[in-house]
Amino acid sequence: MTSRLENITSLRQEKIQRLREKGLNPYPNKYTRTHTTAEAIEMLNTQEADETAPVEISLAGRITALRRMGKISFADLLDSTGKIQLFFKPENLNSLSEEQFKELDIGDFAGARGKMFRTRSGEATLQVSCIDILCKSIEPLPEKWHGLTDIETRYRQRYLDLISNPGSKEVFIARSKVISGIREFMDSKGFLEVETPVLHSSAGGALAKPFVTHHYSLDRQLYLRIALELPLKRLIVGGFDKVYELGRIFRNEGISTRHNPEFTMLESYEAYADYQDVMQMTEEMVSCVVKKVTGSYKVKFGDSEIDFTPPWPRLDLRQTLEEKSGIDFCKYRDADKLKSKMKQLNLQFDPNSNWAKLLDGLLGIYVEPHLTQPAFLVDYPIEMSPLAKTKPDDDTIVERFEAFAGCMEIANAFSELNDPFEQEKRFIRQARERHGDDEESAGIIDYDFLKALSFGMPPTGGLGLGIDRLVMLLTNQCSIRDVILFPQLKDRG
RNA sequence: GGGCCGUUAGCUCAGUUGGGAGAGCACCUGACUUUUAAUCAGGGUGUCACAGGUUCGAGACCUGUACGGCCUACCA
Repeated sequence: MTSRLENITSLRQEKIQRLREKGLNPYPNKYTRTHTTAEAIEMLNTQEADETAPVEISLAGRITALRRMGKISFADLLDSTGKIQLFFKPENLNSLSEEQFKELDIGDFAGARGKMFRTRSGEATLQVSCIDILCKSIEPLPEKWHGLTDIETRYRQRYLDLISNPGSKEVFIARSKVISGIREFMDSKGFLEVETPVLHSSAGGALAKPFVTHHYSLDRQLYLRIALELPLKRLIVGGFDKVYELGRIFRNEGISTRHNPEFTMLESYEAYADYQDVMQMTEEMVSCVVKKVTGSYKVKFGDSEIDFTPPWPRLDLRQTLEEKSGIDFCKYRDADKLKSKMKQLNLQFDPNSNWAKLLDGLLGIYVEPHLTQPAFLVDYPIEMSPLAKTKPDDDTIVERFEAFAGCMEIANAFSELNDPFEQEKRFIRQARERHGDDEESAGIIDYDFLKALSFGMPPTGGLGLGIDRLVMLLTNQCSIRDVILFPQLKDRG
């Protein structure tokens, strides 16, 4: 017994056969179009305003609807600029076109030549004199009214999602605009865009489980980068004063609505700047990009409206945490003290956590959920920040900020540590705290980076900004998978 | 890793108390010269995720498995 799908595809294959028998190629190499659908509609508007005679144009795209009604027919043609209606009248079509129109199906790509006019109901329409099948489709498209809603299929066959859900296309257009907006901003500030290796001999610049790979001819273990940080700072050592990279980074950790194993980061480094300068640049850049992409500083996100108008409040981390939780971390300066306080408050925590992790957990519970509106959390304890420079008047606090919006961390930045001895000490302490967990401590200490620092790196302000989360905020998507074209999914059996 | 939910036609979904596998779109046939979710008439194209079990009888109840979603945990 044949399934419906087999039925449809075999019917369409028969159509292909019939076209070939008539000497028509169902998969031609090229089609010359004169206009996009959007341009054609625009042209009709001016044609009507100026009362000029319609001219022949040609369009190309995918047929998304077919309304055959006796002798005349209508179709919708979709290209990347939008949809346009086609109108077919037998007396207008030559015989070759007629043959092809007979075999035309929803889903096919077609080129249509004709003149623009407006139908009785006022829709801009191409009166077709010549139709060419440009690619015969043999599988039926998803249902036209509800679109494709099966989440798994939307991710696994993103092309179907893009064809049948216009909102999905919008998200990725917005994503592209965010990236070009950031590039424009950074370029205009005199930053140089650079590319650094994805394959690292040691996975540094962040503390995350790396993906491990192997280079055969070098017979060496390599890691996919977990941050852009260390190579970029080497470039600051090398005398580039302002550099940035928009790059993919890889973390071998859990997958969730906010985490994908590969994601895109902007990292920038500016010599002679500190974290205050970076903070100012961050709010300027983000608000500028938001305005450029959405047309406004205010965006809707879930149930709330986020206002990116600068300046954003600077919230002292210690003070904010104390306000929200009643805990002054300076009074619980080691892991045991903090654990007993958390026990007292009936908070759950991993008993193996170090002090920094516990504090990070407290921020997640008490502070982050309140940061719907853009804000900077500033001045982190040194234990949480091994690559940041301490404040001039307090060697337990570093000059670091994280930017939040929509209750998500979107940026992390600091005055970069440039003292090679201090950096080495911090690396060692970090590696020691991680001992016992081989996967994570593997390749933490980047001696080559320490070597670079020992030649001298000027005072530098660095920034890391999560592009995917920013796009989530601007497109009102609550899952990172909806802003990544091909998100990582489990294997299918 | 834990909890909850889901898997029925190409797509979107319904299926009541355990008794004939259904609807809309898509598709096929026919009618129709300004439709636009075209309409009208006819046509059902299926491994009810998989494997067991209970039962005279299972899409439905039970057990297990696979896949997926959400939450949670993990996560610089």
